[in-house]
Amino acid sequence: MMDQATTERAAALFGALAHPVRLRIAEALTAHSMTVNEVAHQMGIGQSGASQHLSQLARVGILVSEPKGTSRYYRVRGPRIEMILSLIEEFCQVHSLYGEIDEHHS
Amino acid sequence: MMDQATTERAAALFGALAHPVRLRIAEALTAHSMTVNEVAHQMGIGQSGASQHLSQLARVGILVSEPKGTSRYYRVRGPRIEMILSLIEEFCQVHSLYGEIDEHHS
DNA sequence: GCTTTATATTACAATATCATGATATACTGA
DNA sequence: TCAGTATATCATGATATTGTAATATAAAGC
Repeated sequence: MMDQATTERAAALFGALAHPVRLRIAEALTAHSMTVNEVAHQMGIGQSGASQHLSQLARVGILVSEPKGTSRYYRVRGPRIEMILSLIEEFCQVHSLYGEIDEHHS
Repeated sequence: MMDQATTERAAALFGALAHPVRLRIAEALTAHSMTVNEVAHQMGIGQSGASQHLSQLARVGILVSEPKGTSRYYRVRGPRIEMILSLIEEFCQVHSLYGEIDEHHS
């Protein structure tokens, strides 16, 4: 069982991924790092929004970043986050196939 | 890469877990099923809140439920969700140990 | 120092989520 | 049918999140 601090942290982590754009960003940044502007363009959002989404993902530890010249490159922190994203993707695909049939559990 | 419907679904799934109480509920319901009132008492919240939290978790497929007499028993849907919770717990514990040191990735 | 480029921060209206109390629905047993 | 119990839904005020524009900060080259 998680202690309270870990629970709060985990909830914040889930919260950071609880937005379609941030989820797409996290997914994109597993492949390779990108600058804020690159993310903004790829996601079709403004620079400010991109910066804020990236900042939120980095604050909870999903992303890390390093400056390079006037730019800052963001990428996913490590393999655990990629595993979580894969599991969720799997889960959602199965769930969308079987929908309300409920995997014969109830 | 996830298609748009899957992305939306995954974001909703993360959103359901993005709340300390719901996270504790999900964790508790991996061990054994519970009724709404049992959850309410164990979490120290009201019946209405418990019902709504459980309903949200069930809506996105994290929980399943079955009625029994006048009660309804909720439990976690399957092993994938338990794996996700474990991974997140691990991640958060490592992250809280190393904090801003950033696992030497940047 | 000035200009350009890239990013971060601030401000704020619109929207969504949350907690809580009241009410409604549904099942059980007398 | 009536009373009691369990759950779900509705209503709503408080709080938080989102999207966007404007402004601020910081680095690089001239």
